[in-house]
Amino acid sequence: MKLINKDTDYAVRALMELSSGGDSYLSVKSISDKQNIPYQFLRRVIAPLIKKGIVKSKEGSEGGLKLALNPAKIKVIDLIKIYHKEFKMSECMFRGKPCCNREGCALRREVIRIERCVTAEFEKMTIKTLLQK
Amino acid sequence: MKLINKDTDYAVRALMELSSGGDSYLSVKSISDKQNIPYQFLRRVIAPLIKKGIVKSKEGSEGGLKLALNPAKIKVIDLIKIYHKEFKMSECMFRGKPCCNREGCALRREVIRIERCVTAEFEKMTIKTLLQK
DNA sequence: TTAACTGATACTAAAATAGTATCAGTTAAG
DNA sequence: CTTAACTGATACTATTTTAGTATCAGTTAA
Ligand code: FES
Ligand code: FES
Repeated sequence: MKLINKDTDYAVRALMELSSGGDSYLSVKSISDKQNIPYQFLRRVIAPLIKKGIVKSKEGSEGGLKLALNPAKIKVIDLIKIYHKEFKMSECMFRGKPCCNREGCALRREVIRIERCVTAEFEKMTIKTLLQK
Repeated sequence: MKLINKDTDYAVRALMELSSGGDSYLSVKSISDKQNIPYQFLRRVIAPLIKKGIVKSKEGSEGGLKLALNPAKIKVIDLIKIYHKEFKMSECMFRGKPCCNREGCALRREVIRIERCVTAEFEKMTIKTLLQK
């Protein structure tokens, strides 16, 4: 019943690191060293953040990354959505097909309710709120 | 971010079926037919329920299953724990080893908080409450 | 005796997860 | 104008989890 996978974990940690980096560019290498994250893995994790406009990158020597958004604008829910293809808990998908029991499934109704609560929590959670604690 | 896997799904549906079966024994075959659950899969799912004393079985012809407990005593949280080896969301285990970042991880603290809430919900949820809705 | 059952495993296939490797292009500095 | 330090983009592998199947043995009622 894992809510967070390594991709999300590493992304959050990298973004927290970038938040403390001010306006200068930090290389992926330096982040991976500081946070003990496998370098190639971290590069792959960061790629979608650049595409989505959460992180800005500068190529070449002396290049690197910096935040494109204020840490208060970077929601954990958005990160989770990036790294879990099937995000919703209540879709009840198995092998790409929806569970045959969906209409009228009592368990599903309850899972939907719980999901709304969990989603709301991750919606409130940002890189900024994580840094504050 | 799936909370419920097929094992738990099938177990809940089978237990709901058994609840409506009164005091007579229902065969796994009849449950699998009614609920559209693969027969062999269902047998494997039910095995631990028998061992844990949630379901009573009778061998031989005319044998089958019936509930060993009142539906109000069968908590969904217990079922989830049976079928997810690593139940806790916040343990942050990867490949059997705990995440190296656990002490002081801001994200983990928050996941622990959310987990408590989700667990409490599944604690309240029983076969009886599911049947009522 | 036999058909309808459960008990217990062992097996397979597909997907998700975690991690690695490689080749290409860009840029700043010497 | 070359080279070292970077990012961009994929393609690959290994492990674990999830879903589902197959099989053999034992039990019981008719
Ligand atoms: S809809 Fe799939 S378990 Fe209920
Ligand atoms: S402890 Fe593993 S992500 Fe925080």
